[in-house]
Amino acid sequence: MPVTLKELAARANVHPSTISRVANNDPGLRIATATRSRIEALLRETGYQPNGIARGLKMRQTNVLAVVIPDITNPFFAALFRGVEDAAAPRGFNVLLCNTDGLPERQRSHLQSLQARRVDGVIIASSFLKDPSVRDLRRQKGPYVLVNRFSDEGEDPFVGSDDLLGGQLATAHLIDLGHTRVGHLAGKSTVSTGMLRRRGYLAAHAAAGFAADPDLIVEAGYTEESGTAAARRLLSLPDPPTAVFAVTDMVAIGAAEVARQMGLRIPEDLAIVGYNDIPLASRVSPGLTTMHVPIHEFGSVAARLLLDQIESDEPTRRRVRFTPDLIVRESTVTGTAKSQRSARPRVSAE
Amino acid sequence: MPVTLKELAARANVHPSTISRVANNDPGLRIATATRSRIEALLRETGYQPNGIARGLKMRQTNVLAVVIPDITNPFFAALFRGVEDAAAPRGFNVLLCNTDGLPERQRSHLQSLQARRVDGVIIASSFLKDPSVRDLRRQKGPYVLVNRFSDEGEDPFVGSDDLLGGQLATAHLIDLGHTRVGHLAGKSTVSTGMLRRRGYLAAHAAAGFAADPDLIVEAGYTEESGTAAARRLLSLPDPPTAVFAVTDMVAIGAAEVARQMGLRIPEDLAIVGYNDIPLASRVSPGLTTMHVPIHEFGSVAARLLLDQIESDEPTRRRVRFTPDLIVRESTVTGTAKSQRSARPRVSAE
DNA sequence: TGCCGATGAACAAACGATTGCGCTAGCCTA
DNA sequence: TAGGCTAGCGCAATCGTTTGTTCATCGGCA
Repeated sequence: MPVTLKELAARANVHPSTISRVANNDPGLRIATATRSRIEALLRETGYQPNGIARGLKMRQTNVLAVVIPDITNPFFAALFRGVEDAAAPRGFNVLLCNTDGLPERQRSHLQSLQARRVDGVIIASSFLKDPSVRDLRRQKGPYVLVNRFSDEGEDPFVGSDDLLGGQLATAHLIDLGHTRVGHLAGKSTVSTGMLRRRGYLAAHAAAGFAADPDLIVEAGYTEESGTAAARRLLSLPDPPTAVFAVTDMVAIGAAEVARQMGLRIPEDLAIVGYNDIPLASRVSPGLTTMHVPIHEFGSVAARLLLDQIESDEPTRRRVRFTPDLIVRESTVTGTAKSQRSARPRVSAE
Repeated sequence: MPVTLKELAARANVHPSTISRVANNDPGLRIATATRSRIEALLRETGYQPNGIARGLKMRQTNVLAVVIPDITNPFFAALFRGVEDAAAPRGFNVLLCNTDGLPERQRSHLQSLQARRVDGVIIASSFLKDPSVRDLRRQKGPYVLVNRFSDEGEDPFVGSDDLLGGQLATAHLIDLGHTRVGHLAGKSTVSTGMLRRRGYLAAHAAAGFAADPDLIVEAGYTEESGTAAARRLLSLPDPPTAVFAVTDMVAIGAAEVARQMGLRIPEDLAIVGYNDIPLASRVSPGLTTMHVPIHEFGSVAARLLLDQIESDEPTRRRVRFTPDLIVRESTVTGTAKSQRSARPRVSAE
């Protein structure tokens, strides 16, 4: 058992409160230099560390953040988490990680447990458009930030990308390349990213002056496996697409795998665009054309938003939306000119 | 602010302790059914959740585990973490994640902060062979488990693979293929995996009846970048190797990248073997031959070891070592026969 | 000498829960 | 009618900190 204030007090022949003030460097503290140095020596000697639990109880602050995501083995969320921790650690916060596997039930139970633990703030990257647990969060008015996906009317503090624009740019790229039958491996319509990127896909068609074939939109979810399944359906169509925009890189990679199995050449027989620009995107072969978003920053900005709320003790409604950039690789054009990524990321905040 | 026992007690006209007993379903509790149902109604109505901080203070248990790793964006550690959480969550534990980036200093400060927080147990996958912070851990005698890497004489509870054997099998595979100049992109000799896999590399040479060329061993660390740097040195040698055993898959992938850049064909000009069989290994092209280890199980077994210590309140010295299996893919042989992975993982425990 | 203002440190009340023990009625029995 | 048993709760200590307040002592000054 680590040493307590009371024990130290006994050894130094002073009251525990005195030790506490010395340890915390209480500014308005008047104390005899002899006593002070005696206590300081004792502190050093024992390596005293205040009991965080007791302190948390008294101070009503745990210095713990929580990150709720679908699955940390997805590189997107791993990078996101690093962003959070890199911003939180210097400010003295530790971070709890909760995986939901996309199950609302697990999200609910995690959030409940986090609330019981009295974590100081929660970052959620697994929210749905209509999400009861986000509503609970809103009511409890403990600090929280939504990342990547938003919920409902979008009145929550949020960090993410402009998914509508992103979907549009990705699709427009394919149309610009001459493709007239562009498929979409869509996200779930119950998730903001799925809904918006799909809407962007449609908008790009409208802008190009022709309608998208509804048969070419297949809901794929967000895992690689769901990507392969959906791609199989899409590519088995009587009149299959010559290009496809996938809602995420993982889905795109799954689709590429299926295309390969079906003997399709990429990009000659099938061009593919993903979304997020995860590290893996540049490493697969052929390199994956995708929409770049600053994943690590998603996390660090969200953490800062959260920490500012905690420190100022007033809720925020800030919404930060990054503008995604098209990165062209070999999955859409052969012998790629290097990426077209613009020099500096653009941000819009409200 | 969430509701407290005292408030509920006031509303139900009973003492807080009575509420507590009802909420906790105290077995030996004698209570009038009228009172009980009145309280239970109140509990449901308010959705009372005991304050975890206060409870933690009283019970001397936080129900929090911590995982300390170099970097969660490395797929190996992401899978490991999932193993931990999947085992911990059902038993009511949340998990803190701490990234050290391989810096002893950050590891120290993380462990210190975890100790102050009074987490119930720590899982470390970032330990060094001589590691002061592991020694601190040993002294404090709070429950902990080392994963993947062990430390010192290896007297700590541990879960990992038989790295000596793994290094030997990986290297023997290359020698069996006829390679006589086999390089090694080694881990740090300050880390158990680095030391043992290197020793296995040497043992395989000895078993084959010839000595390894010391020039062909280059220390590479554990990241992809360090892998590319080391591979560049190794492949620029006057008399470069025709095959290489890399200490991890990430390093192997870095090496493959370099080989490609240098115009070497894999496996014809350079055969490569990695270690760990991360998901990425089967997705890169050519597929990476590697030593399979049950990463997810590393995490879940470690968590179980930890939780058992916590619940039984007595330290363990158990050491679980899994036997690695060679998975042959295209990075060592062309037109690969499917993987040679044995049906069931083998384990040795002490 | 007597009073006042610093100075240095102790006191005690929280924070919110858990738990061994004690206390009060009511009923039964002798 | 007194004594005892038991059901049904309340009491209070405790976990380890933090922090506003009080208290004692001492020197200085009139």
